Amino acid sequence: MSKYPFKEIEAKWRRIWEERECYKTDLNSSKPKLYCLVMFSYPSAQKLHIGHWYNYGPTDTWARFKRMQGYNVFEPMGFDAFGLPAENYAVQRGVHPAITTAESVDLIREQLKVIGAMYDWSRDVNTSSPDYYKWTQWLFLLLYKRGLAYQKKAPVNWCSDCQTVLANEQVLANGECQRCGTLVIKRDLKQWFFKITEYAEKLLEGYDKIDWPKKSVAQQSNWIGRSEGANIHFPLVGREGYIETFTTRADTLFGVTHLVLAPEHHLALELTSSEYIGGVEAYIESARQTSDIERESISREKTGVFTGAYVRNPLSGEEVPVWIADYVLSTYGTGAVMAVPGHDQRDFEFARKYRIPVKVVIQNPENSLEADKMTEAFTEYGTMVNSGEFNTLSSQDGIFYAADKLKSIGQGGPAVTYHLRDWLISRQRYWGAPIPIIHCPKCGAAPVPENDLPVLLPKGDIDFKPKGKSPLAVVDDFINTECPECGGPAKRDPDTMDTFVCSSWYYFRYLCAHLDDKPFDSEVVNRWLPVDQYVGGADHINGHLLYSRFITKALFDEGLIDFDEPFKCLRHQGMITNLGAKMSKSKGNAANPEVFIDRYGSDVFRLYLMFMGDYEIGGDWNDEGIVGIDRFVNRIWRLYYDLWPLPEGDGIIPQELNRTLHYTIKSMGEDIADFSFNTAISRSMELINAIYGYIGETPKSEWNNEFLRKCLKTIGLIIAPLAPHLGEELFSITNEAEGTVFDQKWPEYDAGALLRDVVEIAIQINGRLRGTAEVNRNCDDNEAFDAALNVQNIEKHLAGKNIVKKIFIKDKLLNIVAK
RNA sequence: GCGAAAGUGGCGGAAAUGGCAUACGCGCUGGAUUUAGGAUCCAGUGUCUUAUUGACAUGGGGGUUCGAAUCCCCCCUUUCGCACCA
Repeated sequence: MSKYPFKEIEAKWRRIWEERECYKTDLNSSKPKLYCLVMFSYPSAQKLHIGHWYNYGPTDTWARFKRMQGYNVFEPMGFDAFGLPAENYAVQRGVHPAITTAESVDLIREQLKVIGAMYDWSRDVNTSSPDYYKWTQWLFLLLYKRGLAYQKKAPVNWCSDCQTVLANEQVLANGECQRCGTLVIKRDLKQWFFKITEYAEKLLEGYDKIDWPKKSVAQQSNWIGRSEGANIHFPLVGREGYIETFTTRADTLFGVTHLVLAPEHHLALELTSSEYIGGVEAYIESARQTSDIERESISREKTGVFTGAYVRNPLSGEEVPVWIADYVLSTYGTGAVMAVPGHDQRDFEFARKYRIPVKVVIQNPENSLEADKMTEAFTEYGTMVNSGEFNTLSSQDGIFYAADKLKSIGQGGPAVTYHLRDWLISRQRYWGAPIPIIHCPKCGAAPVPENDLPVLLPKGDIDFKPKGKSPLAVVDDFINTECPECGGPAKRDPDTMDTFVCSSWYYFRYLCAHLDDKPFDSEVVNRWLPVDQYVGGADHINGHLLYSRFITKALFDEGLIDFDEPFKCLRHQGMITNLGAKMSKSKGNAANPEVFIDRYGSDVFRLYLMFMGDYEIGGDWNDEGIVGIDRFVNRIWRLYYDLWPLPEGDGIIPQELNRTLHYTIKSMGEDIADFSFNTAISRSMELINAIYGYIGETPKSEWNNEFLRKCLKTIGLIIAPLAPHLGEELFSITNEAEGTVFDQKWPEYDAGALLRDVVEIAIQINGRLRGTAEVNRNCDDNEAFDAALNVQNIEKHLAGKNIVKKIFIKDKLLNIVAK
């Protein structure tokens, strides 16, 4: 009895793959290209966890399968080495992040190799290396040049524990910091932004060109949040100027009874009359102190203050008061809303609380509304009333006509607004790519000339711990420099870039990892991009995946590339939980891959992850099931160990086993291509079971050795993408040919072999299964009916009944309807 | 609150287009082999039943159909997004 010696065999093949450079991709090969990408790893923690394995192992299986189908597959890997996770880890250990990151990268590279994936290590990238971040800075300058990078003072998410600003995506739904759980507050800082909002429309249009999960597209397009409506100007009473509002319901304009500004609105203080100034100032200050999550909590009662100012309704001419309330967001639309309490629930609540009148201007056709008796706003469409020339129009028409009218009188007009905000990229942190901008007292912000890149992150003895401002601000050698325009003394921007900037273009760099005079070669990336298959977590939809699309579109508009979507086809791996809960180091419930790899090997671990269930759903980790995969691998191994080499000699081809063989080739190919790894493995188990069945029940002297030899050779090929080390070993046992199994062709199946001469069909009476019958393939309904009558149970069920009709599905079923 | 997806044995899960529900694996039961344990092999394993029989079973209830896990309606549960976006 021989156990599969996975330790020696797996180590042996990894060594050979490396020695023979099996996975070094020739980017100029004439074979069809296939770029298979997984989201690269953060070297923040020291160890790969099950989530990494689950992302990387099965994707590699898919890539290997594609290689066997004749594609020139490029499967790179690298390290997203800058950023908060890496820096926090360094802070925690009290060691310089450059050191901890280098250590982690080396460690993780070794662990990644254990997966046995086809990573082309000759092209890995590390975003924290100057060779890389030089080009991240170049990218910043490109956006700056195109007017897509700008600086503004803005209220930002501030974590008082991490002492840094956070992007919206780094704030959890409950208002806590993603990293440390501290409640995030608002603070005004001068920050760099990328103008992603300028690409909102193009980002929405691009979905036509890409094959992404429907859900992800929906989620991302909701995040972009296109909203059609109108901008409406309300002239100020008693002074120059107007307040601009955005609304989707211009049809309700005659129902406006007040205006509400966000506390951060630029006119908030300016237009407040002196008798109200104290209250308004206090209100604005308290709004500033309130966290976003509290402000945006829907259950919170609305508050606000009157400013003493009035504006005039551009259509009705009515004067209405201007209020300030923190339920209005400064970052959406124009930061001011026209309040229509009769037809907007939020305005209704606000009006009732502060005794502001409610007006009905949209009549409910089913149930006539009276302002005094309303208990909630009527927000549906209806017929316009009390609206001057617009009376009797439907809401839908009114929205259009009112906007049109406003445009013609120069008081606004149709407008589109997006939920998407500009991308805040400044970080008051050390471990990131320095922003290549020099601030000169005379010339203002000046870009660092491209020749001077990279702006190196100073090393040496730097206090990189977070202190509320950028650690670089106090590094004299770094911060003090000359203005590139006037030559006078100037200071560098002390902030570093959000790591999402680094990761927004890494898939370009893989293709030109060693190029030192430009970030990438247009000819090469035009040939290799977009990525054919991208696999990574669904949690990146509104972050990394959106940013990457934006950056790609900006590079396209610059004329550097001829495609404007980076990822043609996208899949998300599901999540592996433990006892139903998300695995995390802090909870201490993370299953450790190493234990299982040590005990069963890399292939078994990978197979088990794939076998657990639907790849895109994931599942709950269970230690027990893995033994089944271990048995399976050993059953394969024993088959070779016991049978090979098979003596000469052939005979009758066992039809049923031959059918199973071809069916297995067919369905495994389809399943792997479709990421249905669990069923692919099931099919391979069925084949192994069938072979054991054949050799068990056929006397050895009658074995068709030629056929068995073919079976064993085929198994080596079809198991190879799923269990690469094992596949390689089996191939080397049964084939004299040199070289790797992954340069072999995926076997063809014989469609003729799939057909049985005699098929078993289901016999139903009135839709219920009452038996089965064997008939010749392709037989007609009469023949099937005759066969059915010979089945005892059928006869019994038909006794005393008249046959009304027969439904016959060829080679599948006969349903006899009888009364 | 809004939106989306999903509910199948003791467990993980299979079942293009509606057409033999529970493939494959775990676990469990029995047997073979073994000094024993382990490993391996064989058989069985949805529920009830009068047990080689028959009935009932895909979250619950209705419906369409010769036929429904699959399609339609209502309800329940779970998960995931979004959440004062004007």
